[in-house]
Amino acid sequence: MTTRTEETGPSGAAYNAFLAVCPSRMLLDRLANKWVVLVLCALGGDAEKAPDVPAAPTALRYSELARLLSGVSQKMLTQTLRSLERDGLLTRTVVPTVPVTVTYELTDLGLSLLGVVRRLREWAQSHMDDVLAHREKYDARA
Amino acid sequence: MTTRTEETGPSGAAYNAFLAVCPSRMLLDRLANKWVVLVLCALGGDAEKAPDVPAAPTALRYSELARLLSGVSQKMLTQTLRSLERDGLLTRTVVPTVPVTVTYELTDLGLSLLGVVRRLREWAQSHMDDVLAHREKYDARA
DNA sequence: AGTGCCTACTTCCCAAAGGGAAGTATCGCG
DNA sequence: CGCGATACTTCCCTTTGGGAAGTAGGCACT
Repeated sequence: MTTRTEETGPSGAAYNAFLAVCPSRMLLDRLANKWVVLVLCALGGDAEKAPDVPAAPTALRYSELARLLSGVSQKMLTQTLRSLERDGLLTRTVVPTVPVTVTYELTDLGLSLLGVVRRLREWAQSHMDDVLAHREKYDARA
Repeated sequence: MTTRTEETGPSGAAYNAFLAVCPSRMLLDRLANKWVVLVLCALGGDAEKAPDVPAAPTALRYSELARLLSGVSQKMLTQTLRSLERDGLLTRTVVPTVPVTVTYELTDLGLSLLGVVRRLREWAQSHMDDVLAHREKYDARA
């Protein structure tokens, strides 16, 4: 039974990520990504903060992002930032300083997604011990 | 297997997914994945439901999952289910029916993650139009 | 004038992951 | 004894991701 009353048109809420052909499936594939989550969290101010200080969104330079997201290659960082800019989740601003600097900042759309991905990262961190315990049991049994 | 060090602190919030070496980084990489999100949502009852019916978690068979997640290969489905089982997010139950059937069901841990990834899928679907609009503007400019 | 340095990319190359299709194992039935 | 059904598993090839090196462009120093 097909639950869509209308095709995946631009105005309806008929998008369904379970369908391979739906645009939201491709969007989900983009967003459900390690670097996307970390870039958004970094621009959300989640990195390098004191435990008691609530995270506040902040603009960051390319080099700052590269430093915060340890292990990211320049290629992937650029690629991730470009796709997020294209999708309207962040803005890219070139500042004509001495050596040119570029800053990235979340848009309102990006901020609304931040609320979601932030929880994903927090979940991973707060449930890490549970997961590790399960893995040990699983690996011991097998 | 032996990596439960005190440096990351099993009880504290010392895990930090921004660090490449932190276990939670690897966990985030696993969870921030198209198929993980869709499997969890499917087992959460989000697929093929009428719009007014609230989603309720449900056990699903392998073949049911394969049908709901259109486009998934058997290989990736099996791989995703195995890793989620290993991490304690779902249970795998072999039912010795005529041809053997296997059912998958979310654990409490999986249910707590469902609350997060469900919002990710919902975000992708509900903001699809915004994203598409931004893409058109971006592509027209470039 | 030229050399070097800084930031922010871009390109090249290779290894790893993902996808498609076909093969395997097990069981009961006719 | 072969058939069909379910749930994988394996093989092979394409795509993606990562590491390292190269590019652009402007200023500063000698």
